[in-house]
Amino acid sequence: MPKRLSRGFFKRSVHEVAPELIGATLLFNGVGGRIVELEAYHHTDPAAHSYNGPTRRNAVMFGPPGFAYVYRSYGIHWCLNFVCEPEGSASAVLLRAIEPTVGLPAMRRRRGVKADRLLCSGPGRLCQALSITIAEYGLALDEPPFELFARSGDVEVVTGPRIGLTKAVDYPWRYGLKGSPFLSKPFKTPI
DNA sequence: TGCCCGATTAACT
DNA sequence: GTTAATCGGGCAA
Repeated sequence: MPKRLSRGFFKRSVHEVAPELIGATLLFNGVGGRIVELEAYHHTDPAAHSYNGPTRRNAVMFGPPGFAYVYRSYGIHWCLNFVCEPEGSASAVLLRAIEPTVGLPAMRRRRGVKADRLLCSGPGRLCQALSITIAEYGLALDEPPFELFARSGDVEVVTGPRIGLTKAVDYPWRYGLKGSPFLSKPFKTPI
């Protein structure tokens, strides 16, 4: 039986939490799968929403770790983050892709795509597949409707530059499961 | 108040 | 390869 993750799991640096979450299982209302891609954001990071201090949108990032930060991206999509570190440090990991394993019919219906590879391969797609919106803003990650389970076996984690940024583009703060076909984009392979 | 731009996606040429 | 969809934050005036 996999170990359930409590909110204390997030009371550490994003760079400790992110690699440990690769291969973990996320369920929302019993639908979801295995986390294969994440990005880290930190309050000293010019690309982070928390960089310029608290606003109504990012307020939960300045609170205790282990809660959901949801925001609207490009006016269209929802994106889900897990708040990390001791309270007030305003850092979080962005869920970028999961491998869908539980509740595939519901995810296919919500996404309306033919290929299962496209169900959750991207931050906006993932939220559409799990039906996560601003209504989930600030919810605890260790209480229903969220469920988080630690990974069972060993995994190979790869890192690289984050996607879609114009600031701090060279920070290698993107974490992924090596070789997963469910990544939003492939990681650059070493020469 | 007005304007620009973004942690994106899908549908184009 | 390019572009439209669409809205909240940040900053200038």
